[in-house]
Amino acid sequence: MNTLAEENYLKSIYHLSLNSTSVSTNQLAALLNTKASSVTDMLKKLSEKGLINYMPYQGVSLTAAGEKIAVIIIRKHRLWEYFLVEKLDFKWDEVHEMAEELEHISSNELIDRLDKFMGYPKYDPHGDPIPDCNGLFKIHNLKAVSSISANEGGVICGVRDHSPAFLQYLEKQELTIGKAILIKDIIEFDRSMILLSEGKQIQISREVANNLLISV
Amino acid sequence: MNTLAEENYLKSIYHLSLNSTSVSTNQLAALLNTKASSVTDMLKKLSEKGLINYMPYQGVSLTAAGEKIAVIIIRKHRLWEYFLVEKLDFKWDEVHEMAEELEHISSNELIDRLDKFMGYPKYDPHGDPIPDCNGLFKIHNLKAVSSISANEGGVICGVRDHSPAFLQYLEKQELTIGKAILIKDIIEFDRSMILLSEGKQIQISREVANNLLISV
DNA sequence: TAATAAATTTAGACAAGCCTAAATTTATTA
DNA sequence: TAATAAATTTAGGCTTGTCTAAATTTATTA
Repeated sequence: MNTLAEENYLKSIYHLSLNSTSVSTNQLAALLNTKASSVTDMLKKLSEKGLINYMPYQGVSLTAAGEKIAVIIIRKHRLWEYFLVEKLDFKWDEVHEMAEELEHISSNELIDRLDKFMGYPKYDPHGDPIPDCNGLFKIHNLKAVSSISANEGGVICGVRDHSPAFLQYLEKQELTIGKAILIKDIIEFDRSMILLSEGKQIQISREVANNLLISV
Repeated sequence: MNTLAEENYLKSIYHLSLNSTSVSTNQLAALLNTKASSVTDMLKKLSEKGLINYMPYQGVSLTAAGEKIAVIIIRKHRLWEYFLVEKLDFKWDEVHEMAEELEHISSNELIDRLDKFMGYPKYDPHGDPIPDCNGLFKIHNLKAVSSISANEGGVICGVRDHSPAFLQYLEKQELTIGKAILIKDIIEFDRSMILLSEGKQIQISREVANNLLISV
């Protein structure tokens, strides 16, 4: 099996790959809170193991084998988050750190049974899709609230920023997964938005609108 | 916090301390599948951290601080085993390795909520007592079946050997936790025993009787 | 109790994964 | 396109936890 550090690198490469075909050393260093030179060391190792495509100075991408491992880790992370929120009553802003540890528990049988125990959930508490036991999942096509126009609306289905601070703010504003919203108005000055949700008006900044995702 | 290796040493010292006041370097090396010299290195480290009492050549014991940590790890181990068996339908011989990983998940809040979720169980699937959130638990006074006489009996409440092979054997013989048994006869030749359990006669070897624990 | 055996510790190495500092490659800009 | 800046890699080192081999201490036994 792979070490904890290797798994975290694969996971990070996977996440960064969603925004660009190739991932740079510095991007990884920033995300993993480490130094570029440490990243280079690990990239060589992962490359030798056949888990990434790596050409010095040219960035990296996952091989099929590497992606498979990354997706399993993400499956574990999201299923544990679901468990913590739905079964142990944690709040959605409290579970990330615990899931970061739990995602490295090696047994796949364990995670498959956990999945069954919870009724095969499709989305985690932040709206992110949970890969099935074969690593398959649909990336549903969400839009940032900031990208839609006045008098349009949709249902909140995800967040771009997963930080506790942002999640706590949304919780307080009752802008949580599943809530329907409508854009009432967009303030020209700072492009902040007035939303209507469950009959209440809520004003959110451009920053918040950028990080709140809806299906339209 | 402590490293994974440190936690495993503390846990091992705790378990070995149940049979003798002082634990030797070689005992630890055997249990931890490592070399005596590696054990010595770690004992110095744990001693400096104030978690063990260590005098070179004289063996070790846990300090109050060390025991506290060890008991929390055992609490985690047993609660996760209970979860795996009661909620995820694993068999009692399948859960040890998974629990060995899960016991190192750091959050105490998580384990306390898991405890609550399961209704504060008192014993794990092998009959071992689960320490409460303060580390308290009763060591119930069990006897090996081999230590009792013909026409005496009791209820199966634990095992001394936790190996899958032994547990699978007991499962097949239906000699599981909670079953009442009575000693019908003891064969003088090899001191094997004829048990009566739920109307059925079962013959077990001395070896098995030594590792099967009952409350009388 | 002296000699031997067993247990334990010390010394010196090694791999993983990280670091800093220096060198190299690629990108940018005058 | 030459010079500079940014990104990346290389070189050499550190810590943790392990190892083997040698030295030391404790236990056993003749």
